[in-house]
Amino acid sequence: MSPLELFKALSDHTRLQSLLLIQKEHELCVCELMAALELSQPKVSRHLALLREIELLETERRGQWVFYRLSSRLEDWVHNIIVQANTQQDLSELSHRLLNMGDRPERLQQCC
Amino acid sequence: MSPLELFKALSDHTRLQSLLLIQKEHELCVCELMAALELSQPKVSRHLALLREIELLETERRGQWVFYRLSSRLEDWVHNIIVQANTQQDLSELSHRLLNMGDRPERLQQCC
DNA sequence: AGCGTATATTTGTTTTTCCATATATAAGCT
DNA sequence: AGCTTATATATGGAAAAACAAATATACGCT
Repeated sequence: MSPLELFKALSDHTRLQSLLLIQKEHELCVCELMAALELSQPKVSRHLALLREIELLETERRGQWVFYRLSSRLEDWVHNIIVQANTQQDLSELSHRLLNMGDRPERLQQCC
Repeated sequence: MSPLELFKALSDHTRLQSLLLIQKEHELCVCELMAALELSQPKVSRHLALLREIELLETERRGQWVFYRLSSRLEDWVHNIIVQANTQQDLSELSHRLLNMGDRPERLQQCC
C-alpha cells in the first residue's frame, strides 16, 4: 500500500470513522457500525469492502455476523498514521451508541 | 484542522508529491515544482493554494518568486503523519529534476 | 423463508483540469 | 522617473472526471 492509497481510503468521513472506531473497539460487525454511525447497511458495507480490499481491515465470519478488525499484518507506518489520527478524534458518542444498541451480537471474551 | 481535512488534502497525487517534496527540500517556488513534477503552472499553483488554505503550507515572496514551505505552526500529529508518509516515498527522481533544471532561483544560505 | 451482507445501477454533487486572463514584481530602455 | 517587456504566480469559468448516496437486487448462511 502506498501513502496515496492510504490517504484516499481515509479521505471519506464514513471510512475514517469506521476505521478509527474499529481500532478503538478492537472489532465490530456491520450491524454495530450501522448503529454507531447511524447509516444504512449498504453504505457501511460498501465502505468496509473498500477498506478490506486495500487490506487495512480483515474479516472473520462467526455465525451470521462478519466481524471487521484492523489487518493483523499492518505495516508500522500505516499503524502510526492511524494512531495519530485517532488522537484527534472524539469517538465517545459513537461508543455510547454501541453500548445502547439492542440485539448486539455476543462476542468472545477479549484477552487483555 | 481535522484528520479528515488532512487526509482529503493528501489524497491527491499532485498535492501529496508537492507537500512531501517541499518537506524534503525545505522550501520550493512554483517554477521549481513545475520542473520537478513536470506539470503546468496553473495546476501546480491551484493545488498549492489548496494546501495553503488549510494552513499546511505557508508562503513567502522574495523578489519575483513565491516560496512555499511547511507551515511553521504545524500541530505535532500532522507533522508526524507527514513524516510517516515520507518514509515510504522515493522522491529522488523529483530531486534530480530540480538539480538539472535551468534558471533555478538563487536561494538564501540554509542554516544547518 | 428470513436475516445479514454484498453488489449494481442510477443520479446528483464535488473535484480536477485546462484555458484564458489578471496581478505582481523585475529589468531594461528613454 | 515613467514606460515597455518579460517572468512568476493567481484566479475565474467551463468541460470532464471522480465520487458518494440512494435504491433495487442478489447472494449465502441458518
